[in-house]
Amino acid sequence: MRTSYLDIKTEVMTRIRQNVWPPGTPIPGEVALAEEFGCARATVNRAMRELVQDGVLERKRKAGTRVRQQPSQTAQFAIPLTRHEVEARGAAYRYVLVDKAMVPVPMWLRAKMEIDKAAQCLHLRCMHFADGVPYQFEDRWINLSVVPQAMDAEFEAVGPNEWLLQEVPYTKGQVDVSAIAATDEVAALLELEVGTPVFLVERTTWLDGQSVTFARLHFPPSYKMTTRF
Amino acid sequence: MRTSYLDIKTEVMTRIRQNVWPPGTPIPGEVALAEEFGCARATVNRAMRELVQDGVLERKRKAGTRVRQQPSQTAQFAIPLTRHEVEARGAAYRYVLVDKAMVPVPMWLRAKMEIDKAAQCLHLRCMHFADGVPYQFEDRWINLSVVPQAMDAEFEAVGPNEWLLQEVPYTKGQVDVSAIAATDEVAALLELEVGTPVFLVERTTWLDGQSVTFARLHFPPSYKMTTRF
DNA sequence: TTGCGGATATTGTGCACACATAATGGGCGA
DNA sequence: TCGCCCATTATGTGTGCACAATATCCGCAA
Repeated sequence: MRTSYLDIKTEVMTRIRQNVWPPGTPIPGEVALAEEFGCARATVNRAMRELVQDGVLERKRKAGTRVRQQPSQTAQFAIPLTRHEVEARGAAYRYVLVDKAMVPVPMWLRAKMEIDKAAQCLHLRCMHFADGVPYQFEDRWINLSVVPQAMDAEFEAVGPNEWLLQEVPYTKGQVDVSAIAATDEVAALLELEVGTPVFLVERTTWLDGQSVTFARLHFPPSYKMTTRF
Repeated sequence: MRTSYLDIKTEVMTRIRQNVWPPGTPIPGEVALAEEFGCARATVNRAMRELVQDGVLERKRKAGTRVRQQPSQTAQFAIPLTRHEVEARGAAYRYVLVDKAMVPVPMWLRAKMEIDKAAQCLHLRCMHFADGVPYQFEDRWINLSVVPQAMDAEFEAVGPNEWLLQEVPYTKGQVDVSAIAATDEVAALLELEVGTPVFLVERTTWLDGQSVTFARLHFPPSYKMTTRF
């Protein structure tokens, strides 16, 4: 069989792991590797490109390729639609709109979403249940100047998360996860004691420099966000 | 200029976003697209491969290429070395080994690490400080049958996380993040009230089917794990 | 010594071609 | 009618080539 880009990837990984090429080492150029492995440069190139993507190597034109100093420890978490997440557990999903209001944008949100005073936001509070047990409390603001059609949406049957995914594209965003103590409101909705730890996911999404929506997703302490690598 | 694979990626993304190709749609084959864009099939292929990697498309041999039903929402979080994380904030980093003991493996850990009763583990408890303020409490077990050299390590100056990264490769792992209430021990070490929310990162790493280490990283509630996408 | 600029090495990308691989769907036989 | 087999067709991958882009390095001049 001819040499595959996969063979090259594994061989390079092996050399790195066995400290033949310690972190920071410049590794041979594509031409040299192609010769060593007896394959075309394009094949080496593909292996190298993927290893960069995997966070193992760094490349610069002319400067060459090096082993990254600290193998970038990253974990890619899936952020599924709440409904799918619940249904995947074999639980019955229920969605309830708790509150919907058009409100002036509060101060702290203006900073987060980088919008001005005049902008109007739709403020939604929703609950997601799994087999009748509170699963997630969603506290969401939608920027009406970017998504005017949200004004006409009911959000009675379909949650804003699902609705937005279908309706509005986004170009970039930010996700923060943290642990907070349940406030009165959160505790009541999630049926917890006030002060109980709550897992909080905060997400802001943008479309071409304008913020589309900001959401706070609160989960009871049984919740775990998991990923394998 | 000739058509770049990037041009193709953006054009495909545009068509998907403008609902020319709604989710689930089979999109034209590589040959057809190459003809449309006036470029080689290899160029289309690269664009397609990257779009699969981006979670936008699904491909199967013979079956063709389709737009994914729900654009897989994922967020890639960096899990840096604690020391770097602290130093990146411009804070002074301090590490303290609280406790080190060779212990028989507790029941619950045997399940998590999938090791048997006979195996010995090194149990470490460590604190990481940022400018003298508790930043992270690290509760770690190291499988001595996989990493026997850990027995001789001091862990007085260098934390186990940093030590392991340099010493032992791993092939796969799992990360769970959640919110829990501070136990007596955790509260004392992080200088919090008992019951305060704590952000918990649990990580297990494996080397060729054997568990290397299991760690519980506890952060005070001010901590946020952040990522942009 | 310092600063500038161009030669040069290295990666980045595109193309045309060939063959491999897999799964679908239709034809054919029992 | 049902089930098996294989042709067809789409993607997967490798090769050899060409040219582009860019950072580095070295030499030369001020």
